[in-house]
Formats: sequence, structure tokens, C-alpha cells
Amino acid sequence: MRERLSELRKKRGWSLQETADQLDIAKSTYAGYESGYREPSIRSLSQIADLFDTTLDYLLGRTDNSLDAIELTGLLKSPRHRLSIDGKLLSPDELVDFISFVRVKRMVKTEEMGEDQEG
Amino acid sequence: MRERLSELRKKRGWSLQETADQLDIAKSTYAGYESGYREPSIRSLSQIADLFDTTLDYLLGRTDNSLDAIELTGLLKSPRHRLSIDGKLLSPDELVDFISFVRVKRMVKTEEMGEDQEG
DNA sequence: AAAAAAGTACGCGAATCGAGAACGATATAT
DNA sequence: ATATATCGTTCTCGATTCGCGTACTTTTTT
Repeated sequence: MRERLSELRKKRGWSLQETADQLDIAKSTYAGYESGYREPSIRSLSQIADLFDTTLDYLLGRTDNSLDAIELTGLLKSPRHRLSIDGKLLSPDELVDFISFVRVKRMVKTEEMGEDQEG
Repeated sequence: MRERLSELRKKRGWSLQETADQLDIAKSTYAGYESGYREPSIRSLSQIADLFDTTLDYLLGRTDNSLDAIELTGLLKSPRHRLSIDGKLLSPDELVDFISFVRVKRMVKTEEMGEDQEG
């Protein structure tokens, strides 16, 4: 948490005060989050995630991806997201076909390398 | 929050008591989360996400599938999201292939229909 | 019908959150 | 060197509210 917040803030070149202002909380409050002295409420945490354009899971160190990778195979079973291309929603069939396409392509590439190691 | 928790729990056929026991908290405490009477601490929320094998963002309804269609062509220029297949991140090349793949397929389908109307 | 389990709602003590203030460190200006 | 301003850290205090126990209603089981 500490590390993630500090990293995201400094990457943007913001001071504690600037960040707190954008979140509409006191400087000491936000500083408490970064130092680990305080934990934000869920509401504040969500605002922070919005401000830094990231996820709760990343802020709390539950994932290494600042933006959660969307697992396409999982979308078929539980569509948490919808995808579109050229403004038109992607159909399940299109998704299935593409997943197969990528899998085959990856296998071919692995064979070309003469190895079975993962990329 | 309420809806997500209730949905996940019932999908597993667990009672409030069973769920609370697994989280090592009181039944009334967990019930408070589902009813909206209480909000969990971040620690409890993380445990809940682990128990239900999901993310904080999903629990809190931050990844609502009904609203946010992700335009894949936009991801190439500003990667606000990352995609994966079989747990492996999709490369930009693969994404380009994905988009071309779908576009071609859509054109073929349109021609087959003898129409140029949008689906 | 009785008993057990499931779900709901509330009061209370304890934990802790958020704001403000005080502090030292650093940088800039006079 | 002194003054001023900004930055980051840490503390206290009041207010919020969390988590548990408990009691209650509803549903299920025997």
C-alpha cells in the first residue's frame, strides 16, 4: 500500500498536499495512508484508485498489474467486461475464435524457437 | 457490494454462518456486509475476495460489466487495460492481429448476408 | 408442533478514522 | 545568516463506526 501509493504519486510529480486536495481530504490523512499510519476507508480507497487510474487490488498489492489484465478466456464464463472493436460489441463467437487463433500462434512460435520454455 | 456478496455466497450454497466461519468473523458481522448495515475493513474485504476467489474491484462493483465496453482499437494508443489469454499477457502484435481478425471476419459475414447493415 | 437453522436488526464497548497542529528538513530569496 | 515557503512526518483529539453478542422473525427439518 505504502509503496504503491508513493510510487503512483511520484510518477505524477504530485506533492502530498496536491494529492490530498484532489481527493478532498487533509494532507495528514493522505500522508497517513502512504506512511502506513492510517488505512483509508473503502470510499477513500476507491477515490484514490480513480485518481490514479488503477485498481483497488493493485493499490493493496494484491496484484502486480497496475491495470488488471483481463483474462479473455474468463470472459466467456463470467463476462465482467464487454469488449468492442470499431464501436461494435465483440460476440462470444468472435472471442472464442480469437482465443484459438492466439493459442495456435503461440504454439507455432514456441516450436520455431526449438525450445519448450515459456516466453 | 450487497448484491455481489450475496450472489457469490449463494452460488456456493453457503449460509451466512458457514461463510462467517470461514472468514473467522461473527455471523452478524458478515450479515452486516451483505445487508449494507456495515462496511468491512480492508483486511476483511481482502479475506472475502480470497474466499470467493475474486477481486476487490469486483466485490465493490467497480468493474461493472453492464456499462464499460472496452474499445480495443483504443487500447493500442492508450493502454488503459491489459488483456491476457491463458494467463499470459497479450502483446500489441497479438492485439493488432485480434482486431484485424475480427474486422475481416465481420466483412465476410456481412458479404454472406448480402447486406451491409450493421448487426 | 417442536426444534433447529437461517436470516435480520440493534445496542454497546472498543478500535480507529480524519482533521488540525506541531515538528524537522530542504530550498529560495533577501 | 535570517526569513519565508514548501514538503513530508507524526502526534493528539473528537467523532465515527466497526465487530461482537444478543434477541428477534422466518424458513426448514424432524
